[in-house]
Amino acid sequence: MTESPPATPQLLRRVSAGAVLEFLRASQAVTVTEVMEATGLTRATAISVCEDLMARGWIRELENQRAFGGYQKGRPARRFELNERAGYVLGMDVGVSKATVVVADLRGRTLGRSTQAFARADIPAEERVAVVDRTALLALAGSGASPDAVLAVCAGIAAPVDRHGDVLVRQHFWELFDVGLKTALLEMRGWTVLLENDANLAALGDRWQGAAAGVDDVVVILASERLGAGLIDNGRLLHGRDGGAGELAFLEWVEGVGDTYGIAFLARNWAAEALAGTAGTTLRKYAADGVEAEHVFAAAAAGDAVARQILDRVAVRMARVVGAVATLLNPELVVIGGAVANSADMLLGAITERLAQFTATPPRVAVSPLGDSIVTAGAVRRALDYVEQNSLDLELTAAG
Amino acid sequence: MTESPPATPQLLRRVSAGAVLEFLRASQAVTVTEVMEATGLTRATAISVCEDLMARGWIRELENQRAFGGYQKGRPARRFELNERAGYVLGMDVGVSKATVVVADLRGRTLGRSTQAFARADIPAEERVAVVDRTALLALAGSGASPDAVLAVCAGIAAPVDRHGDVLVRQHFWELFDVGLKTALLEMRGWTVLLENDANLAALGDRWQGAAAGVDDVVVILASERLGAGLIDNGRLLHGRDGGAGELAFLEWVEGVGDTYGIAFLARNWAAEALAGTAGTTLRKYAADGVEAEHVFAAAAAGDAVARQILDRVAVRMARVVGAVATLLNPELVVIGGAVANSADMLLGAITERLAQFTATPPRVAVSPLGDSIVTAGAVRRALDYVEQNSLDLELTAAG
DNA sequence: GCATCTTTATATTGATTCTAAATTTAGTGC
DNA sequence: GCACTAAATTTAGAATCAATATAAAGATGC
Repeated sequence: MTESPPATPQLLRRVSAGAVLEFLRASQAVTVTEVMEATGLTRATAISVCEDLMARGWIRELENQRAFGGYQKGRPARRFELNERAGYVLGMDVGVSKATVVVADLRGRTLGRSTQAFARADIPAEERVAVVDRTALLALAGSGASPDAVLAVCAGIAAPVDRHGDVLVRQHFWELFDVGLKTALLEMRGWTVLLENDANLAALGDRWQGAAAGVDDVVVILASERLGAGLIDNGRLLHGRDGGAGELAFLEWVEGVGDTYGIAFLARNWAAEALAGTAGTTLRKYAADGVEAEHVFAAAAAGDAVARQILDRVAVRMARVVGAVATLLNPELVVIGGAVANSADMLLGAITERLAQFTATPPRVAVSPLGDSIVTAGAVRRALDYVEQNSLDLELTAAG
Repeated sequence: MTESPPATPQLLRRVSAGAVLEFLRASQAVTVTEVMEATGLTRATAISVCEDLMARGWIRELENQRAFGGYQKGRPARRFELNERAGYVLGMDVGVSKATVVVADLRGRTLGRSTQAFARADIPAEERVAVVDRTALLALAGSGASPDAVLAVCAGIAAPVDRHGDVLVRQHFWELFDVGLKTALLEMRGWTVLLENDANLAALGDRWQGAAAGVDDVVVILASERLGAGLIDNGRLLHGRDGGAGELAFLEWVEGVGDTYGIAFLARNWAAEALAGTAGTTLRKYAADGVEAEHVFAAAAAGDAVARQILDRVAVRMARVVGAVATLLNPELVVIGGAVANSADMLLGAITERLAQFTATPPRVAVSPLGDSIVTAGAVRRALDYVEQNSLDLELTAAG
């Protein structure tokens, strides 16, 4: 299937180098002996591969640091480590009203971050692209990284993106933006841009640094204003035919509502409904400016009965969604993430309790600790994945 | 992650041999020149690899058949082809009341088939295993294949099976059967047994030889008595944590019913309901012995209003299920399969029509042409996949 | 201070596998 | 029989890795 290059002897070097690099990525400073043990290569080969990788800029040699392992005898070992500044990746979260760009090194450590608002929600695609570009340059400048050293960019948007990174289901809003962003950043900066759905990135992000670390079968629900899910089975993201996998509208279709509202949205609206009535509630003091979701959470925490009732309704709704997804996909864990995640902690108990009503295979439920940086985290992870898979084909610019 | 063998020069031969074998599997008799073009190898290497494979029994050389390509000049080419009788695979469908075993050659051609009923539904696991074993030997005898030449066995059962082939969610019924079957067939016959959920196998089967041929994102619903789905995204089966992926009970949980009934079941039961009333219907003539699903289909085809109404209800229910799955997974195609598939053709139009009510991303809907051999087809496919992935590690017995 | 020990580094040799180019072989057509 | 053609075989050369032997670098002990 994959038009793999014919098995030439050079392929061996590639395989060896790939194995060594993978090991180096998972370790700190290592000796050649450790490389040998990890990869099964001979000392001679291991050294040769390390020197290759060093010449190409991916790894660097440390000054003799005997004390490292605590072992003191014998000839001191050379130590190699990943050159995490060999290049950088950008993780982007491009929303309707603003764009956030994170700069990370090859170990995924965040070096800089910048957020810029769009002037209006309906600015043309090219202007939107220009803002994103400017945000990226700002973030880079703040991290002392050269734009030339960017190896990959991943951008998350709130639209279906298929597994090749194309927006197929033509959404009016993102219609021109997707190709525009890709071509503009490639032409102007020489950057490879990977597009991906934001909920999918949330899933990658949380599996990387969040509640789902190390879990292979997990669903991450981005749950603030709208609901969207990133589905992971056996460690792989599901996309479906057009990138539409993870839509959660089925409940509403079944019930005849027709859209998918998130936790913050529901809390706010149901609070407004309650205030239209005569119920006595501490929420009334916010009525003038409009009740926000966080007010409802705060009031509930303080014991307000109406607020508690609202959160209960939200919990039931979430339990329904989680239950349906759990039945169909049988994940080990369902994570609730997004800006609302900090407050959503309060809902966990109620959701878990009710889950058994809606599925025979209830998963663990958790709230992501990543908050609203869950999407950029996933974008960084996705860009790193790309770099790691293509390291041996990428040329590093001298610039660090 | 995968503890790959260290990159020794022998690895190259493995890669080359794998590429050649893969090409041979997809072709009929081929010349070395064709192998060269397909794999990118040199003539010398291609010949060497072919002779290796021939010595190991996987391929055979044809007598000089110049006329093959219609080209007449030059030195006649040697021709090689897959030795499809180098070994055999067994595909099993083990149900509650009977077991079916199919024998296939390495091209997947069915050579023999046998079905044996279990004496009672509740016989102990070991007896059940013994019946399966006997069925397998019968099928083998009928195909002139030696039990020693069986390279892999795949058995489908109606219980969740995780991606490692284990039954984790302890179902009383299959509890002892799964390990029992594996160890018994390994010890008595030396066969490697892969266990898999029947709906998952249906998905593999239909994607191989059915309506979903070549479709990478597809859901196959086994829909006769109970509903169960095999989910495929990007050509890969989903299992979930414990093999529970593909359960369709969520609708019932939402609606508070609590189980997942298939097309035949619903048709039969709703017919019984109708007969309890006074409606005039041609179904009444079957009332004494109990109305079967096929009667309802026949009556509807003949114009009976009550029967049509029943099928309409069934269609709505199926549309709901298909719609929900389509929303969450966004497949290109949903296939309805199983014993009921022949009749289900009648429902296609009604389901498709109503689909838009239940999803914004309606997939194509089709009925599988494989009928009730959809599970064994998938089992054969799964066993072949195993053999193809492990060819170079398998020793062929001399026996053809 | 010097021999000894431990661990690492380097060099040599040999095996496997591939490519590339030259040569041989087995047919066809006149 | 002779030229032509395409395939097969042979030969030479390069890349890569394993295995072994040898050298180096430092610590330890007397």
